[in-house]
Order: sequence, then structure tokens, then C-alpha cells
Amino acid sequence: MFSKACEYAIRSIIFIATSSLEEKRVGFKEIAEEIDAPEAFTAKILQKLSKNNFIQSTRGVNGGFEIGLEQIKNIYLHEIVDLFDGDRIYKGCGLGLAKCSNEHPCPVHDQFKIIREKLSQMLQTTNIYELATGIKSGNYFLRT
Amino acid sequence: MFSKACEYAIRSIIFIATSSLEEKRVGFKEIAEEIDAPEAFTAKILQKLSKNNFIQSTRGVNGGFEIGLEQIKNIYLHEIVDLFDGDRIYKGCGLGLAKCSNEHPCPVHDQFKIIREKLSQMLQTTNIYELATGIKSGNYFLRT
DNA sequence: TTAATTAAAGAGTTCAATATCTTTAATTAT
DNA sequence: ATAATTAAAGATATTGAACTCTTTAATTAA
Repeated sequence: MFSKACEYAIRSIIFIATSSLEEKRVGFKEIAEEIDAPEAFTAKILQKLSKNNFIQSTRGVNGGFEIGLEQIKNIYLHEIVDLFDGDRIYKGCGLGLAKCSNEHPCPVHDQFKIIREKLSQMLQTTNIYELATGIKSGNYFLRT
Repeated sequence: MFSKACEYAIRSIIFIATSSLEEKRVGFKEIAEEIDAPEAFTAKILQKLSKNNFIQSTRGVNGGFEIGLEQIKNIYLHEIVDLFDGDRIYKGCGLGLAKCSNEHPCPVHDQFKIIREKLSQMLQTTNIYELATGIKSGNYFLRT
């Protein structure tokens, strides 16, 4: 469904959010460990999230990554997906046709339309705060 | 959503079905042309579909690919998707966790569950016959 | 039985995503 | 100032999907 980079990005940002809710910065090694992702690759993903202002980074001793408390509730899943994978997953044609539309539909257009709309709505309405509190509650997990 | 191979496979089998409904065999070059896919790659995909008995192939003059008329109504989208992409798309975790379940859910498990179920149901209930007749009706298209 | 036509099979290539490694820059503590 | 710590940046490597090419096998028609 999503690229690996996108999966790691979502897992990372959720973990950083849980830490930020406890006013703790976290380093990329700790993040990679907690979300069970390759260290160096995670670092690259964090750079991208940081450059796009979804997270803040601080170098040096006691540095690491964090998210502003006000910001956590304002980041929605679709923003992260858009950044890493674009909108192809919930806008593109199910059969990969470049020109597929209501006016010129592929054979599965009507069937996929429903799925795409559900997915799009879900990504637009799910924010990082609720996912982070899920982790904090202990009912949801970022790794085995 | 699906791999390119899977997309081409679905497009191919729909086109072969429309031809078979007119009792015409079609060669891989014609198929590739009609679905706007690379020729050699399409040939490989057809081999796989053929080996797995979704289509029949005949070599030599007037050879090509076809589907038995009775069979067309009995092939469902999920069978093709399973063959090329496995069941990961509608069974796997949205965040790529190996162990994600109702008992040990990832943060987006509940949200994705709905999408996955919709997708799964759609793939289980959509068959090649209805898609092929859509093409024949002129209301749906396999390429621009 | 030869030539033409068609798919099958297997090896090889290309490319983008995934992942790693090394060097540089910023920050803090001593 | 120096050392330690942390992320940024850029180059490199690996892998698997996407795609191609060449040879072989089967079938049919002349």
C-alpha cells in the first residue's frame, strides 16, 4: 500500500509525538530502535520530515527530534503520505491508466472509486495526536 | 496499489475475455498493444496466467490466448491479485508491521481494517465477465 | 518436409526504492 | 579551546521489480 519510507515515516512521527507529549526529545537511533527500522534509512526519513517542518530537530548534546505540542494535533496522515508517496494511492487509477476518470473510466473504476474515497477520507481525518495517545494507552504498538 | 505486473495482468485478462466472448484468439503483441503495455513483459505475464490456468494458450499459426467461455464468469479479481501480488494488500498491516492483529494492533489498525475489508470484498465479488462486458459496452476503457 | 507463425523458457539488463557509509556541521559540556 | 554528542549532507551500495533479448518448442500451411 505505502512505500517502506512512508511506513517508517508514519511510525517515526507517531513515536516522536508520544515522546514530545512527555516533553522528551529522541535521537534517530532510539527512533529506529523503537519502530524497528534501519537506522541510517530512518535518519534520512527524519531529515525529510524535518525539512518539511513536520518535526523539529536539534543537533548536539541532548539534541534529537520533537514536535511542537500544538502541532501534533494538526498533522494528519494524508500529509505524511502525500510527502512520501504522493496522492497516487488514493487518486490514481486502480489499473494504472494515466487517463482514467469518470468520463473515461477503466473497467474497475467504479469499484475502486469507493475504496479510494474511503481511504482518502480516513487519511484526511486521522491525526497524529490520536495515534500517539493510542500508543501511550498501551493498546496499540509500533513494533513487536 | 498493485504492482505493474498485476495491473498488466488484470488488463490483459479483461481484454482476452472480451475477445473470447467473440470467439477470437489474440496474440501477445495484439494484447500488449490493446492494453498499452510493454510487449515482452506482457508476454511474461501471459505465461504466468497460462501456467496457472487462468487463460489457455495455443502455439503456431492462428495461435494465441483465450479463456473458456464457462471460465470467464468464474475468475474473480482477487485470484489474479493473489497470483501476482499475494494477499498483502488486503491482509497486510498498513504500517508494514509483521505482527499486527486485533490482539496486537498497530496505531492505524482499526482505521485500515475498514479499508482492507472493503477492498477484499470488492476483489472477491468482481469477476472478469462483468469487466469484459463493460469494455464491450463501450463505456469502459483499457487504454487512452 | 520446409517455412512461417506463434508462444515458452531462460538469461540478461535497467532502474528506482531501499539501505548504508563517510564526512561535515552544529551544539553543549568541560 | 577541546572533546563529546548529535543531526545534515552527500556519496555509494544493494535489491527487487520492471523490462528486454535470444533461443527453443509447438503448430499449421504450403
